[in-house]
Amino acid sequence: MAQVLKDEVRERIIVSAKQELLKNGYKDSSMRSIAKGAGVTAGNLYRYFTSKDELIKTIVGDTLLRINEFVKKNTDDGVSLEKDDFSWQIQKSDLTTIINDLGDELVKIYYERPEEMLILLMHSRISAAMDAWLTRLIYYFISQMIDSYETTAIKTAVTKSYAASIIGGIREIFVSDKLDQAEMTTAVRIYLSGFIMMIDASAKRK
Amino acid sequence: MAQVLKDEVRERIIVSAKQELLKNGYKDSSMRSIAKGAGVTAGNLYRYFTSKDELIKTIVGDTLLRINEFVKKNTDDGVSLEKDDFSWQIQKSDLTTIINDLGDELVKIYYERPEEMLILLMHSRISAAMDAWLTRLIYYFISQMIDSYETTAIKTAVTKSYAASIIGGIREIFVSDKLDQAEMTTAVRIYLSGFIMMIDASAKRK
Amino acid sequence: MAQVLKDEVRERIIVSAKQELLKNGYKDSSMRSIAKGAGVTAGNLYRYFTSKDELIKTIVGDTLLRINEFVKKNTDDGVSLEKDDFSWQIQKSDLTTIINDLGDELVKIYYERPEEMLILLMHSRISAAMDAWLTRLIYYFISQMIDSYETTAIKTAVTKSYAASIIGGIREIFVSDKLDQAEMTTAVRIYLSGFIMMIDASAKRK
Amino acid sequence: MAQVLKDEVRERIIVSAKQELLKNGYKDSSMRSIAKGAGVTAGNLYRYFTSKDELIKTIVGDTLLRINEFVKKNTDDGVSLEKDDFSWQIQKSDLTTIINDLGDELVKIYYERPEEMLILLMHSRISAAMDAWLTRLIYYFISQMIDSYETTAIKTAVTKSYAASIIGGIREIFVSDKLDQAEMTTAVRIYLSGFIMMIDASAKRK
DNA sequence: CATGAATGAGTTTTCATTCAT
DNA sequence: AATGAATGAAAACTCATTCAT
Repeated sequence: MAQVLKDEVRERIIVSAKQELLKNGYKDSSMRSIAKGAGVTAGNLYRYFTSKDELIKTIVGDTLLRINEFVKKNTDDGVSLEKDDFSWQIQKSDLTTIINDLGDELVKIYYERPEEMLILLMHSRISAAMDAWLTRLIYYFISQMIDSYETTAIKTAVTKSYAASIIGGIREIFVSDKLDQAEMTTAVRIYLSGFIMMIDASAKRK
Repeated sequence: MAQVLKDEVRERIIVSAKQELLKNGYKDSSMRSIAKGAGVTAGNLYRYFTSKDELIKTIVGDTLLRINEFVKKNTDDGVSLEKDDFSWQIQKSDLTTIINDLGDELVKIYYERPEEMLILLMHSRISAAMDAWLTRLIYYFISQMIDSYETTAIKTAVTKSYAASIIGGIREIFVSDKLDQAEMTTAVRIYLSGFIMMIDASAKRK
Repeated sequence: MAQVLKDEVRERIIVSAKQELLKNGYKDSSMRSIAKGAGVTAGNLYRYFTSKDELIKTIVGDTLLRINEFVKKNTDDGVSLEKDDFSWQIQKSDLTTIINDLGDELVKIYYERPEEMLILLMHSRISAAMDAWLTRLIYYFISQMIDSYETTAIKTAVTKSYAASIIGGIREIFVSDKLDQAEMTTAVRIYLSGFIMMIDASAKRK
Repeated sequence: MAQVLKDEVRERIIVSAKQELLKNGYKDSSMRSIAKGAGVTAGNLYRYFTSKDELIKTIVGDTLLRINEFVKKNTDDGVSLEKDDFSWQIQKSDLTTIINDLGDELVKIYYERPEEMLILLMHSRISAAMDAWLTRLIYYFISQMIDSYETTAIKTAVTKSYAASIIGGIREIFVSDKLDQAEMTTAVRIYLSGFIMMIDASAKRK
């Protein structure tokens, strides 16, 4: 029984937790119902995950790491989840490439671990750090491209706004379950290229 | 006086609930603390609102109505909150005007009822119906402009994605408390005009 | 119902808690059983005391304060529960008076609030601070009187030992429920005077 | 080998349990962590000890026996753990010798099995019977020496009080880990001789 | 002899809601 | 119209103990 069963149960718990999280979100997913969904007693669940938090982090952790690694690699270690300030300078000409690569990578990750990715994107409160980081990262990408706006406040607001948009939009694409991987890649590319144009146009305004 | 008093208390409850909701979200806002913030007992609160759900719907309802009315007016009653299918045809040439008007209107509503608007946008789970509707509405606007994509699935996905983006982005602008109304109007216009260009460009792709 | 009942219930909870604590100690006293003993639901108990800790502190708090005040008054504010180091110098000749006064006061407090006092003395873990403080205080008293021992280590050990003894012994006197207040006062005096002699004798050794 | 292995494991469990008990006390020592500390699974632990209670009694049992044997030997079998009433008469002149011998013996036992002794003294709740017995024993020693007090109640109370003091005090000496065996013997002697004087003086009062 | 998975009753605490007054 | 006491079900988590293997 020992080893095999354990892994199986662990897997069942994770599967059940994913379902719960996707359906109800963090706060409305109870350890009891997750356990029940996994055919396990609540007490036993704690043999596998020592807390609700750990369970969620386990589910989402690898995916988070993957994203972080990609970002690090593509920014010469100038940008990362662990750092608070980014030392990386991007060339205007590289933006399209990088953003497209990011899009491709995200789709790839999504296709490997769709639920994890969605949980990550939907319940961003789960790891507020990652949320802040992603926003800041995209914010960084975007702010490089914009030099003139009516006021700094406006610039900041619009830039942040685009950043939030992008995350929300990508999530939305992932949610649409009718796309195969190739289509999804295309959709994300179209979506992101739109943003590049938009930012470009915005930058040239006034 | 009885009536007057009642209305005043009702108002205080709503004010308190708004604060709580904005600060803590739905699940973490307790009826007790809402009541306390209103200088009312929890028991008494239930004389004004029969449940937590009703309270939230009350708060957000008017704003929802306002948006709906604007939309109806600007689509010759072809689009509305109540209908499931939209019978309205928009001309490509009108899109800029309409979207800009929508942006202006949203800012106006936001400035009249900032909390309600933010609650509406942030805690969309509160009334999933309204969420779906707003998405569908913008989706409708956008999908009018796009005629060719690799596949219908892609078209649907990207369009939905833009719709979600727009909501997310506008929310983000509203959240930045450093803008006065004029600046906010500008920011939203810039933001939305970016989207028009984006959609336009996307439509011409392939 | 309002005010009267509330106070009565509160009282019932405290009474029940005292019984539980005296019988089972802190760890084995459950909020459930305390509530049950008070004829109250566990949920309702939390309307009166926001946590197990607060409940215990409420029970024991006043008594703790009383002791602290007495000590402060009798040491010219040189010794107190709040301070970590004592700035107070005691005269050898005053020791008897002070220790006797302390004994009298403790008996007085015990007779006002016997359960609280016992809970304080028996379950010292409840307020480890107070435990450390009392030990330190008595330790301070005693160490003033002893100047020569084989080694410092021995001196320290024996002094601490006396301090612990005194607390344990007084507790034991309090526990014997057959004494009236006058008898108890006498018993404590006899007990404490024994210690004074003992310390004196110990100090003169070698 | 089977037997050997078993004994070794048994020993490891006991060692681990001792550590836990000394650090955390009875209630906060979990069977799981005791097992873990012994490099054993919780399940297997139950093959060696059928319950938490039995485990603790096993740990403390030998030491208890040792004390009992010493006491029996020194009281001509008049006092023992098993008896409820003591038939032994002690001569005033022998008290010093006996108490000193008791002190020496306790130190000796402590140095042979320090943890067991401390557990015995600290967590007296573990075996309330032994607690009562030790108190009664010392109580017996002491009560022999005291013939006149205000009332019998006072006499009983003070005597019990001294008994409890002695146990508490000796525990305190044992806890101070800075003493070697010789020093500890001295400390205990000083401590106990103080008590003899005290009791003597008390006896002469009034 | 040993494992470690599983249980079940326990713990403290929170909260929407009801109800007697 | 209002109070505030009370409920009951739920939450996360712990732990002694059992049992199939």
